[in-house]
Amino acid sequence: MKSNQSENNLPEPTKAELEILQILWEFGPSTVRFVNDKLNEQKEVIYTSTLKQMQILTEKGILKRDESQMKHIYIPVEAEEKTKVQLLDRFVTTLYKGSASQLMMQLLGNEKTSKAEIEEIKKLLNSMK
Amino acid sequence: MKSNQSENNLPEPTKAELEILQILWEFGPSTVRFVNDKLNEQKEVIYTSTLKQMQILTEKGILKRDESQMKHIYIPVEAEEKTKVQLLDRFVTTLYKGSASQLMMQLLGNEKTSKAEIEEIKKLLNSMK
DNA sequence: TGTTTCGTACGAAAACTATCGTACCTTTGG
DNA sequence: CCAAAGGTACGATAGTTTTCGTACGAAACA
Repeated sequence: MKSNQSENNLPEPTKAELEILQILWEFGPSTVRFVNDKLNEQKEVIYTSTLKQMQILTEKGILKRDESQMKHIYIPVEAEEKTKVQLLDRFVTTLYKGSASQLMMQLLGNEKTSKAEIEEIKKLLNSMK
Repeated sequence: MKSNQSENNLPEPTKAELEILQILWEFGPSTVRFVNDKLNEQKEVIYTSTLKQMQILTEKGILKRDESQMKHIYIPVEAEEKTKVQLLDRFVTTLYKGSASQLMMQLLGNEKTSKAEIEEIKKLLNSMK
């Protein structure tokens, strides 16, 4: 078996799992069919593959589901924010030794971060003080 | 759109690969022996496992090596900054649809980001305008 | 009612990642 | 010269993640 994180931390979702989570976050609780259709807008996936993934996510405790209907409805256990914060935290720790400001610097230096984004960030910060 | 990184993008390093990369970033070009010793300060790893990983990293084009000596010297192909920027970019794209300011908000809201860090970030931003 | 359609369950193959043992070569020192 | 120490190469195994085929039940409908 595996190191099941006892306290608060759910196991890190894998890449494929994240794709599914994002759809559920965006559109709310959904059926496998719906999620699979959305996935197929990006790339071809076979229905039962998606189904299996969502079943695994449920086993892992990342999703729960309403089985009261034939078409099960899947729901993320944790809110989008919480999960993202966890992932972000792990990311900062791993790549930046926990230094958020270091990460920031890269974000600001990154050409892909637009002027508008930078303005947005400044506003944000000023509103905080 | 399945951006297979034919141009500039190297394949995403795996977790174990990242650990090795970080040692090379920190200490500069190194032998397998050196990297393995560093790794073993954190956890037990057998020499040939590290060797294999570094060989794989080389195959993938993430590392290159100087074979002119018996003890090969491994060197990251891309600079630390560049690789991190790539990873960060991917992270922002995947989780925040490319919105750096959204990521920022979470960073600032995260209790693990200390007051000092936040001050640091503010200074940074002000010095930019 | 029977057949087609749409759903879930589940095992197993396929693909990737990580670990390790063994073979074999080179250098070093007695 | 020989053995020990320390290198690389590489195949095999283990572990995980992802994909997919098949079985089978429920609903829809001709």
